[in-house]
Amino acid sequence: MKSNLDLKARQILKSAKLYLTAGRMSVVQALLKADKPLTQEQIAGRLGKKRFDKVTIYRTLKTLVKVGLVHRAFIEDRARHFELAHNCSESQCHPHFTCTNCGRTHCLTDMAIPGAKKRYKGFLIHRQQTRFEGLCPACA
Amino acid sequence: MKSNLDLKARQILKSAKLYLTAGRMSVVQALLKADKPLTQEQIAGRLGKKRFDKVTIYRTLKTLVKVGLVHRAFIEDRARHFELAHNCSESQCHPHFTCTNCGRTHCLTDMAIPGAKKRYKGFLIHRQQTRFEGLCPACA
DNA sequence: AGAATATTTGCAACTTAGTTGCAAATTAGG
DNA sequence: CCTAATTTGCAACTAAGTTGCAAATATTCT
Ligand SMILES: [Zn+2]
Ligand SMILES: [Zn+2]
Ligand SMILES: [Zn+2]
Ligand SMILES: [Zn+2]
Repeated sequence: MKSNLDLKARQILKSAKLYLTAGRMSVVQALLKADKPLTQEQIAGRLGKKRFDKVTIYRTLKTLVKVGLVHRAFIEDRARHFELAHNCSESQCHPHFTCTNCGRTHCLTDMAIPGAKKRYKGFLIHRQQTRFEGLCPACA
Repeated sequence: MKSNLDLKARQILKSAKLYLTAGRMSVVQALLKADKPLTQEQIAGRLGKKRFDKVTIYRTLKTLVKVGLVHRAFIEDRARHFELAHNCSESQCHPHFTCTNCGRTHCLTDMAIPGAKKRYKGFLIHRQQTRFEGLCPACA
């Protein structure tokens, strides 16, 4: 019996014509379940009994970013954070909020940000990302 | 004969009541001259004959960030990038543009971005940063 | 289903970015 | 110029991410 999560992950990988492997399935499922951007280490920690080498996870993430299924979130932290792109519009990711007190980061998935112009002084703008700092509800 | 740059750097450090040291002067001057965010390594490479340990540069940057003179820019790159905060408003940095073709990053110092609300679902927003991806004038 | 081909995986070793502790050197202030 | 406070350089270290390569697995073709 395949779970809904399993089917979704399968579909996501197939949609990008990627080899369907156990490692990729697990990484995508971890990202599907997450409500915020995760690092390699966090993903590894959410794989249950399944274990994959960190190299595999890094390479999977790189592949998923390349085909546009995953976006990198910019967070005040040494490690890179990744999340599925399904909440993002073509030209803009949802914004992220990092609390300067507790350090936690939240996705403001339904906050509307006015998009910038597509052209600005010779620059051709394809994507836009916004980051907030301040106090989260728990710390305010 | 003290240069204008020297005076500016001196003034910046004094304004924050920081010890005026050769290392800090050099770092601030490098940032003053730069037209884009720099990494520790780039700063070190722009110090001329003067040499300071990378630890000193990292610590100087950390100090300058803490007192608000320097901001960290979020760039698709493994290393942290820093720039002087003098072009930023209280609540918002100028946006940065990274070219997906050549990889270079530019400051869009005079591009106006509409500021987000100060409050959103319990979040208290203090600062906002925007990042663009696309093609720079040279690559478009 | 089985063979041929293309792609991915794990391992070990490595690189790069950034941090820590501590003694010596430098700075500010009187 | 003396003293106390702060910063610096060094060496050693941690953490994040990358590389090459042989073995394993996935897809395609018959
Ligand atoms: Zn996104
Ligand atoms: Zn908080
Ligand atoms: Zn998010
Ligand atoms: Zn800038």
